[in-house]
Amino acid sequence: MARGRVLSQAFYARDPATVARDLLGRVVEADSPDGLVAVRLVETEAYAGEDDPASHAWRGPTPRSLVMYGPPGRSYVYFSYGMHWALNLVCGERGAAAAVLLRAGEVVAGADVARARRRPGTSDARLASGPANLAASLGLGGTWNDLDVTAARGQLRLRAGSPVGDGDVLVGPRVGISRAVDVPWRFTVSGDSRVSSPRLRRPPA
DNA sequence: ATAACGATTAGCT
DNA sequence: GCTAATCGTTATA
Repeated sequence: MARGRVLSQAFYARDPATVARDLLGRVVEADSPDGLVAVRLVETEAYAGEDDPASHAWRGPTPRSLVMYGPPGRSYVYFSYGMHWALNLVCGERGAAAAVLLRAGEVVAGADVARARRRPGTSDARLASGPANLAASLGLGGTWNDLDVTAARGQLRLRAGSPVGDGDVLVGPRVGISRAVDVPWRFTVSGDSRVSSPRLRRPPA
C-alpha cells in the first residue's frame, strides 16, 4: 500500500482546526522493535493554545505543556487517568501552543503487532478507536514525547495517505473534556465505524 | 481535586 | 446493535 511521502513542517504550521481537518485520511506510522504499525486517521480534535480552556496550555507553559510551545510538527504525548497515553501533533506557528489530538483510526499495517498490544479479543475495528487505543496500538509511551514527526527516518512520522474530500467530513463538539465543550473542533470521516458519537454535522461550506 | 479515557456492566431496541 | 452509568488509577496544578 502506498502511504505517500512524509508531511512537511509547513503542513503543521497552520491553525489547529485546519490541520485537524487535513489530517483525516493521513497515515501515522510508528517504528518499534516489535514491528511497524500504521494507522489511517478517521477522527481528530483541535486544541488552540492558551485561549482554549480545554487545552493543557490554558494556564501557560508547564513542564508538561512545554512541548506545545515549540515548533510545529513534533509529538506531544501525555499520560492520562493513571493508565492511558495519548498522541498529539504540535501545530500553528511556533509559540502558539496549539495541537491536534489523534482520536481514532484504522490500522492499515502491522495489525498483528497492534493486536498483540491490545486485550485479547479486541476487534480489528476497535484496535485504534479512541485516543488511548490508538496510542496503544502504535506502542507509544512517555519516551515518544517531543519527537520530530517530519523526519522521514524518524521513529514516528505522518504520511500523506489519501486526503478526505469535504463531502466525507463531519464536524462536531469535542468529547472527553469539561470546558469549552461546544466548540466544533472534532473532525471525523463520515460513516466510519470507528467513530462513536453521532453528534456531528456537515461543516459550513 | 481533578482529569483531552477505556473497560465493563446493565438494560433497551 | 445501542446508550448510560460506574470505576480504575496517577500526573498535574
